[in-house]
This record gives sequence, structure tokens and C-alpha cells, in this order.
Amino acid sequence: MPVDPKVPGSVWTRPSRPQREQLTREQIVAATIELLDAEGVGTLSMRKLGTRLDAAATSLYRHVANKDELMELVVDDIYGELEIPAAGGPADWRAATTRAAAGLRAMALRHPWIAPELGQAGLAHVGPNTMRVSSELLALFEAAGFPAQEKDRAMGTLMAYVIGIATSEAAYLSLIARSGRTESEWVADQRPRFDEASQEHPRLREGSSARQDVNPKKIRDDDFAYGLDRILDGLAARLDA
Amino acid sequence: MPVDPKVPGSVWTRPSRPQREQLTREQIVAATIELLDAEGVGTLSMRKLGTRLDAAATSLYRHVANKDELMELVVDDIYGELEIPAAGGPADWRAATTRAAAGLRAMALRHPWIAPELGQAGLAHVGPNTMRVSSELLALFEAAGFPAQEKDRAMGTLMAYVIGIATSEAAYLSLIARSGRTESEWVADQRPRFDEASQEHPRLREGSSARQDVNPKKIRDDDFAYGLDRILDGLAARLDA
DNA sequence: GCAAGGCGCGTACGGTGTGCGCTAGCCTGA
DNA sequence: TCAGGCTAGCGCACACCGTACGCGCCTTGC
Repeated sequence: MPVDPKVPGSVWTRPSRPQREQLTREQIVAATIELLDAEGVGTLSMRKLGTRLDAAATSLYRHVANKDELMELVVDDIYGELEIPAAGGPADWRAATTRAAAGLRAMALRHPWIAPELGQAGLAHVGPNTMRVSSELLALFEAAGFPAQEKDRAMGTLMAYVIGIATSEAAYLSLIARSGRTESEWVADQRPRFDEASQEHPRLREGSSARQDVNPKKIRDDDFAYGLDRILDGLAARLDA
Repeated sequence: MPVDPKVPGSVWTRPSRPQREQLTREQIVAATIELLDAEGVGTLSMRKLGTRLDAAATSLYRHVANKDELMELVVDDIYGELEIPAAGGPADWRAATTRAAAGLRAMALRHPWIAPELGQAGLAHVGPNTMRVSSELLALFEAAGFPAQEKDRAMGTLMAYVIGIATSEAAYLSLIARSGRTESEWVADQRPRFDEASQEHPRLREGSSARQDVNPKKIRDDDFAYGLDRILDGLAARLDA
């Protein structure tokens, strides 16, 4: 016999509300990040998030205006993980910048779903951590000796590069993760398919076949470092002029 | 008197199928691009796309495996718009690369929804146009004199930068477009909000307030050119060594 | 001891992508 | 010439989605 939920049980039989501690914004953000890390951005839903917090989906809306705003909060929270080295003198500018860039990339690879969001962020998001990171990065370029009109551009160049490369790395790693294979296995699996597709573009094959036996993670690390070094070379040259 | 659609009208009264010309993959891709250009990626749905083609949403699935595959086709189709200058000698390498980068950025700004997709693409998509563009770009770096092990990396560096910067530009422009204002109006509107938010990070304000009265489009163009020049400087230096 | 406000929740609405199986027209082969 | 199979479009249905709304409980401040 189904009970009509409209008519609550008697005061005696009905348990008092399970005394849940209140939902908080921090809790919601933290749970969202766990869920995103575990399953990626495509399958995040307010209902799943609610379930994970033992709450109804609609309860979340007391603490967060909507899903987009939640994503903004989440992105800013992740930026909180980032430590930018303190600005030293012009001498260690390059080392500091390199470490900052590596930290940003590492952050994006720890949370592969975040890279596309970072790209979207730019001027629109003005969360506290985002601003702190920007400000600290800017300080690095300032200490390096970039004039006021240029430090913004120098930073923008670096950020565009790191976000760009991290986005494709993250997409690639997510794809592999979904396939259930290791990176090396996946690369080996895909080679015939890729070779066939690139049959009429032999130039595309050279690079990949030359590095066929190298650990793919090392390739990615080296590629990242290569581009970063070139960009810092270019910026350093500008500094000397 | 409502007609039960389960019972089709008699053969005589029921019109023969309206002789629509067949749906084709090309048609679907073209319509998708129109829809995306007009309304952005967030509101694209298979049903809307069907309506635009005078077809049921489910009919599209005869020609396209699913929405993700459709997006891959669309991305590759857009890559078809791109003309990469032919590889000349080492002399005009820099000019050619600059033009290629500008073309890629222009493409991404013409179709602001594409930038995030480009980031995701990387190795996963192997459409014909994508491969042609990669191959032609690679030829540019080869002609410039980069050794076989390095031309891939040089290209990757450039692509990461252009995609990174275009992604945030595109996101920003889409935001403005949705607000219904012009870019200059929007910038002026946002200034107080931004100033307040950056109160405790004065460094963030310097750059933006210094350029307060410059045409924002020109700022974006100049910023892009600045980073591109630095990167090409860095790559050129490597070439000389 | 009571009023007010904050919070969680049930329900509901208008979407989404897409699997399934029917139908009708076309092409093929006998 | 005609039967039979193949194909493309479609209606329906399913399992989701984000989120507006309003009810009632619980806590807080007086």
C-alpha cells in the first residue's frame, strides 16, 4: 500500500529531520571538485552533486546562484592551489617564471577539466584567488624589469601559452583516461590509425615516428619546456633592448 | 475531431512524402556552422538543427554518429577556411608564420565558439583539413631550418599560444555579444566593477588604466602581435644557434 | 514564548541526446 | 515487370538535465 507523501505520517512515527549540519558554499565547492576530478566535467550534474552531499539538488541553489556561478567558484578555488614564487631581483626572474608556469600546468593536469574553463575565464572572472595569482605573476614581470606598458603583455603571452598547451594535454589525458588504458598503451594502439590517416602527409609522421620509443609523458614534459624556454628567450631579448 | 495519427489517412487523402531532397552530411555540417555562428555553442541542439533543415532531429543520426562526431566534422570544416602561405626560403619564414598565426586567430574570432574545441582537438581529431593545416605549418618550420626533432615543437609552441589567446578573446567577445553592447561600451561599463574588485591588487589596475582610452580592439590586436613577436624572436634565436 | 526569516525539499516544467522500430520510396536482380 | 531488400526519415519514448516555485520545519533574536 503506497503512502501518499502529501499526507505526512503522524508526528510520532515520522522521524524528526535528521539534523544534518548545514550545507555551506565551501562544502559544495569542495564536493564539486571531488566529483569533477573523479568523473570529468561532462557528467557533472546538480542532482549528482546533491546526492553526494546527501541533499536535494535544489537545496544547492540556496548557496549558489546557478551552475555557471558554481563553476566560477570552483575555478577560483583551484587557483588557490597555486603558489607563485615571490618576486626576487631581475636575476632569478627566469627561474621564478618557469616555476610559476610549471605550477600552472601541473594544476591543470591535476584537474584536467579545468583547462577549458581557464581559457574562458580571462577578464570575466574576478575571484580573489584569480586576482591574487595575476597580481603575483605581474609582480614577477615587474621585478624582471618590464616597463608598465609591457608587463601585462608579457604575462598574457606566457599565460596564453601555458593555458593553450595545458588544454590540449588535458583533453588528451582525459580521452585516455576514459579509454581505460595507460598513456603508453593508448599511444601504441593509436599508431596504426594515425599512420594510415597521415599517409598523404608524410611530414606529420616524421616527428612522431622518430620519438616512437620515448616515454610519452617525458615527451609532453619536454615539449612544454621547449616552448616555455623559447618564449622566455624572446621575452628576455626584449628586456635587454 | 482530432485525427488519430496512429491510423494514417487513406492512401488517397494522404499526401505522398513531400519529395524532400536528401539530407547530406555536408548540408548538416553547413547548417550547424550557421547556427553556431548565430547563437553560440551553448544553445545548439539536435532538435533546433533538425528544425532548421526541415527534418526531425533523429533523422540527423543517419548521417552523423552523434553530436560529438558532428562537432569534429564541423571543426575540420572550419579548418578548411584556413590558408597557410606556401613555404618559401628561410628568408620569409617569419612573415609566413606571422600570416599563418594571424589567419588562425582570425578564424577563431570569426567563429568564437570554435576556440575551445580547437584546444580539445589536438591529436584526437584527424580530419583531412586539420591534417593539411598541420602539415603545411610544419613545412613552414622545416623550410625555416628547424631540424626534424624540433619543428614539431616549434609548431606546437606557436599553436598553443594562438589557441590560448584566441580562446580567451573569443570567450570575452561572446560575453560582450550576449550583453548586447559594443566592446567599448562594455569595457566602460565594467570598469567600476573591476576597479573595486582590484582595490587590493593595485598592480592589476596600472595596465588597464594606462590604456583606458585606447580602442579595445586595437589593444587586443597589439597584445596578440606582441606575444607572437616575442615567440618568433625566441624561435629565431634558437635557429641561429 | 513568540515572530520572522533562512533553509531544505518535493514537485514540476521545459528542455536535452539518442535508441528503437515503423514506413515508404528507390534500386536491384531475376 | 515485379518482388524483395535497402535506406532515409520519422514518431515515440526514455532517462536525464537545470532550475523556478512554494511549503513547512528549525533556528535565531527579542
